[in-house]
Amino acid sequence: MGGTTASVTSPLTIGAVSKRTGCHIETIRYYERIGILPAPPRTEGGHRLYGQDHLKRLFFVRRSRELGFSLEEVRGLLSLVDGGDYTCAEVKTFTLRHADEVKRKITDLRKMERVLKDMASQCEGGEIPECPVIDALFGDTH
Amino acid sequence: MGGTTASVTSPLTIGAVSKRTGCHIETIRYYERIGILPAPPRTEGGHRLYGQDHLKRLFFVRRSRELGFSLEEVRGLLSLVDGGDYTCAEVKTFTLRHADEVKRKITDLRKMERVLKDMASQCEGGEIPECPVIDALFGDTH
DNA sequence: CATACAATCTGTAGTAACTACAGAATCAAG
DNA sequence: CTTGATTCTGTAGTTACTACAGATTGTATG
Repeated sequence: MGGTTASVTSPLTIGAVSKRTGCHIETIRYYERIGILPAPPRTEGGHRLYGQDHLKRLFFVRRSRELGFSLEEVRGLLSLVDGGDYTCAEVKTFTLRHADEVKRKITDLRKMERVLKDMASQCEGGEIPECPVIDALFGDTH
Repeated sequence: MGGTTASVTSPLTIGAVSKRTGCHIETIRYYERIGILPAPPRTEGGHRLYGQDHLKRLFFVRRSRELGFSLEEVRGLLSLVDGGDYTCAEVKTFTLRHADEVKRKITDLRKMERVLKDMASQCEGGEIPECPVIDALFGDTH
């Protein structure tokens, strides 16, 4: 990407990173402590300074958590990114299993989305619909 | 109260419910304690006996948690089902906001699905792709 | 330069959502 | 009635944060 002007994106303080990612400052430090986020360089006085890569990684972790993946699953995904020494077969197995799980999530979220929208639109009429939400979502065999 | 209800399916023990829903027995009892799952009838000796409604509700809770919703959010959804005394406007606001969140989740999960599948298929060739997974998923501004 | 005041530091403790026992009681089969 | 599997209550541990406390650093201003 062609970076115009001399601004090579100056490093960010933990507070700035917190604001941009939506992660609490304490959470960012927590992720560093447990090895999810690499330790960034520091100022003379010991304050952390983050780059774009940290920012992206944090975005990814936060969103993955919001999508219902455990930190261990996130660790797994990140280790693919970090190029852990896996065989191709291992990578394939992992990614496919994960993709399958993701697909199931999408399916159920779609159901949920439709039911919620239906409820909202039925509400237009002025009365609370007698909504069998649970049935609509998960009444059938799973 | 009153006469015997013609219940088609016989009641389930907590162990059976656990197996069918994938929830640990302890989690089921925990949900009862915090008011997510209503207390079921008991045997003479005090063992819990569950019906189909409990089963569905548990399925819903478990899946919602896996999809990244907090117990408080689940509580909110359930209170719609339970017919809490909300105005129609409140229901509409809640469901629409939630539907929006769900939509965003679907979007990001689709991205994730595609990247994972790409990785798996690239792996077919025999070498681990140098995957910019994070970039593909969340490299852009959010 | 001094100084005030916000931001960050480390470390510990609390919360949310489970999860894992321990020891006693109950249930189901033989 | 005995025996072994389940379930019971209650407490303690785990995961993934989240919230201080008290000291230190960064920075804007006189």
